[in-house]
Amino acid sequence: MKSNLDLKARQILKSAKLYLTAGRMSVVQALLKADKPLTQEQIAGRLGKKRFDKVTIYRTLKTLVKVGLVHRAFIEDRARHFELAHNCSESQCHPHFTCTNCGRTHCLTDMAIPGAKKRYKGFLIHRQQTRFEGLCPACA
Amino acid sequence: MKSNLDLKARQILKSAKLYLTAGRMSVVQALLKADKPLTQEQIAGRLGKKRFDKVTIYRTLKTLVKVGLVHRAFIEDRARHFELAHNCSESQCHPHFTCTNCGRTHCLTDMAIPGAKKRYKGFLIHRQQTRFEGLCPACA
DNA sequence: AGAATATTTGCAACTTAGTTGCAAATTAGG
DNA sequence: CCTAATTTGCAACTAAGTTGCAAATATTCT
Repeated sequence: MKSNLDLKARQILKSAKLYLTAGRMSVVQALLKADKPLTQEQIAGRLGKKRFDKVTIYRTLKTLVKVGLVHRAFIEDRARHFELAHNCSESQCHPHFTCTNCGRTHCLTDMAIPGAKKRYKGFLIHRQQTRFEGLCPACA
Repeated sequence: MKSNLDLKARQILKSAKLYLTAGRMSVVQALLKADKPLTQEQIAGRLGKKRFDKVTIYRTLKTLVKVGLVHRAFIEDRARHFELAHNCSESQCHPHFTCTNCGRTHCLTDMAIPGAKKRYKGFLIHRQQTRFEGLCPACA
């Protein structure tokens, strides 16, 4: 019995013509379930009894970023954070909010941000990312 | 004969009531001269014959960030990048542009970004940062 | 200016995130 | 089920940043 999650992960990997491996399936499923960007370590911690080497997870993330299925989120933290690109438009990622009190980060998936011009003083703008700081509902 | 740069750095440190040390003066001067965010290593490389331990530079940057004189820029790169806050408003930093071809980052200091609402679904937004990706004038 | 106090500095050792090379294991495709 | 292409795990490594502590320097007070 294949879960819905399993099917989605399968589709995602196949859509990019990537080898379908247990490791990749698990990483994609962890990202599908997450409601915020995750680090390698957080992903590893959400793999249940399945265990994959951190190198495998890092390499999987790198591959997924290369084919555009995953984005890096910009977060004031030492480690890199990753999330599926399915909530982003071509030209703009949804904004992230980091609470200056509790440190938690949230995705503001449905907040509309006015897109910048495509050209500015000779710069050709392809993608745009926004980050907010302030107090989250729990800390405000 | 004190240079203009020297006076500015002195003012900046005094404005935050920080101990005026040779190391801090040098770091602030390097940032004043820079036209883009710098890493610890880049700052160290711009100190001329003066040499300070990397720990000192890191600690200086941390102190300056804490008092709000310096901001961290969000750049797709392993190392942290810092810049003086003097081109930012209270609620918004100027945007940064990273070229996907040559990798260089530029400050778009005078580009106006519409500020987001101060409140959104219970989130209290204090500061906002924007990052662009695309092709710089040299690579476009 | 000189003494007392508070703060910063440099060093060495350490931590944490992420990467590399390579042989063994797994996947895709006929 | 055989072959070629790709991925995996391991161990060792790099790079960025941090910590503790004694010595050095900055500020303040008289």
